Amino acid sequence: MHRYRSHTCGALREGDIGKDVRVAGWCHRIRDHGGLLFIDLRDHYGLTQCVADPDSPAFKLAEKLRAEWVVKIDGKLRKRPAGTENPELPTGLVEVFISEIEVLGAAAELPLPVFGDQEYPEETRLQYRFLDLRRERLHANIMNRGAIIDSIRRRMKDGGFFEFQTPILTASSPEGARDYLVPSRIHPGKFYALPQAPQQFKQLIMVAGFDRYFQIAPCFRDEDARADRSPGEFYQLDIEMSFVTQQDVFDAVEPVMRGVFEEFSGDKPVTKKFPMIPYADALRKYGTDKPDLRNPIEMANVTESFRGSGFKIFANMIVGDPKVEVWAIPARKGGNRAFCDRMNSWAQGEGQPGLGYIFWREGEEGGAGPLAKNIGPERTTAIRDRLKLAVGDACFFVAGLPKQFVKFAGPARTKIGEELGLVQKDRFDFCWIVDFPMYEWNEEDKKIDFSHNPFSMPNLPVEEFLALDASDQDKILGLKAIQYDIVCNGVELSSGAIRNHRPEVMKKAFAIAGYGEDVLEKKFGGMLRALQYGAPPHGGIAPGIDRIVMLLCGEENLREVVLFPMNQRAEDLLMGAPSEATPKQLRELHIRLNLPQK
RNA sequence: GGGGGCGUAGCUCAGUUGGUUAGAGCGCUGCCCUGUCACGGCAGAGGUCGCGGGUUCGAGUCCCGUCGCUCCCGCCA
Repeated sequence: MHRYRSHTCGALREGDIGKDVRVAGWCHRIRDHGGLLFIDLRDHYGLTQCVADPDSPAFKLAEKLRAEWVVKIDGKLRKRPAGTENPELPTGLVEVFISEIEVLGAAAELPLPVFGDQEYPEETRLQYRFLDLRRERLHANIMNRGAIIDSIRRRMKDGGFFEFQTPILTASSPEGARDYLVPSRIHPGKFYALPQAPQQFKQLIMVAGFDRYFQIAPCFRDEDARADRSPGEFYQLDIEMSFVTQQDVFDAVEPVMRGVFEEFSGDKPVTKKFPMIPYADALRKYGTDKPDLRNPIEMANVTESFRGSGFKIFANMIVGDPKVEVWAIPARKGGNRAFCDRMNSWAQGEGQPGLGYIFWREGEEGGAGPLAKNIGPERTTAIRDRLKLAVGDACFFVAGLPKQFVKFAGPARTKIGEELGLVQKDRFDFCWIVDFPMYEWNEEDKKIDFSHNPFSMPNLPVEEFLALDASDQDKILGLKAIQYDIVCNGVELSSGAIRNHRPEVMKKAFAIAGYGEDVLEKKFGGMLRALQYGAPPHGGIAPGIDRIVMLLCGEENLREVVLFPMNQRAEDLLMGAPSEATPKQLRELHIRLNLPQK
């Protein structure tokens, strides 16, 4: 017999009854009845009940066992007595009658019980991650993650993509997030940077003629964390393709995303054909460039209904500035004062002066609420008809400069949808967001900036783009880039673009943002040179692996789908990272510390 | 860098307008228990109430500061 086990804890069935078996694992739960003692033995594969009575020579030792001790148990497999079967367990018809126990690894008193599904503080969980990972839900999430990544790889390879590895120690990239730096021993005073993404490498792979690239790529960014943004490091499904249009990228990526989600979503429906929503439309309808389409609310511009109306606050704003607009947020089933008032106080809690509303109820089909009285039944009814609202519904209004109030209107739409139960939770609603602006106005520095990354191709014929005059600001700020996002249930899963592969367009693009050729050469010299020796048109995308897994596991925090995550302050509490370096290490790296006073 | 929430037993949490000896469940220790699967019963140990200062006759409770965790804003092309 094998030194440790003849069967795993998930393997034994009725067909094995009568066999002498050997199982090993963790004592999940022990029930000591004095004259009879049960041990639920757990391993990666499942749970098997082992039982001992005073006739067993192992009984005395069994009484000493505690939760999470690792033991090896020998015994005979037998059928459970009639009426004591456990239908919850696949192994629930049988049990091991213990003849011998060997303790392979005792456990100290647990800071975090494995049994049960109680919640524990993040700090404890991270410090004892190995215990936390034994727990059913986290264990399942991690296995699910692996299966999802396997499926993604298979689908990418089936799509004709090939997996490449790119350097981890590379050069600092001047745009974007803060880099993690690694000091060079051989070159005093110089540093490597960890890649924020293999962006330039994957483009170089296209220039090198490889055509269809992908990688489950680690990315490193020294920025502050969020629930859906790991500090330090995360993984992307990095993709790049040559000789493609935007539509080609969509056609390659959409089936992979849909396929993976359909495979792992359980019974939840997945969008059959991802709609394409222009960036500007997304802002107008949903107040965000990452809309949750499970929420059916679409906002509408109702400025004209308030122009010259009796509601002087809005009317005066509209007269005072031609850029002022009034947006309506329809709230089906929200037609009662209690709800409207609650939303109003919520808005005040968000730092808004309030949230104007109209609601329609039996006998007041012309609209109720102070706002309705001010603008009169005619305008009220026009709004109601325009938004296809009825008795029992309400409508909220935000006014001002859209650029400023979308940051409130978007969350208000979300809040209203959730409060009224309009959001259909059990589904995955995808969309493409397209036509992102190429540039934006930087109010602080009074200049034009890239609005996304500088590698995207402007969506304009090359000659026309090259002919742009810097003074033609309106045209420049209205320019779209061939840049796109995938959004699912309000989560931005990825961002991509058709790249700018023409050196002269690249130079022009940087010139518009106020960067001379010297800057371009210094920042992206390698890239620029590569484009000068025959670069194919190419483009790609990079869906976030961790976020995909998070959605598919039904989790709201990335730490639930990462084996060994860092905490919000980018510390690994289990391994103790980051840690101080020894004087010798620092000397070798030519580094002298200059720590902050305190 | 800024804002909100939290911090009480190993763990999860309760703790009334500030008032006697700070409680419960899980876990731990000991005893009882031969069909449990959240086994049950009895007894017990375990607390600088995050830390420092203040108000008060009296502070877990109120105030100020500080530290830690978490969520958010900034940031994340």
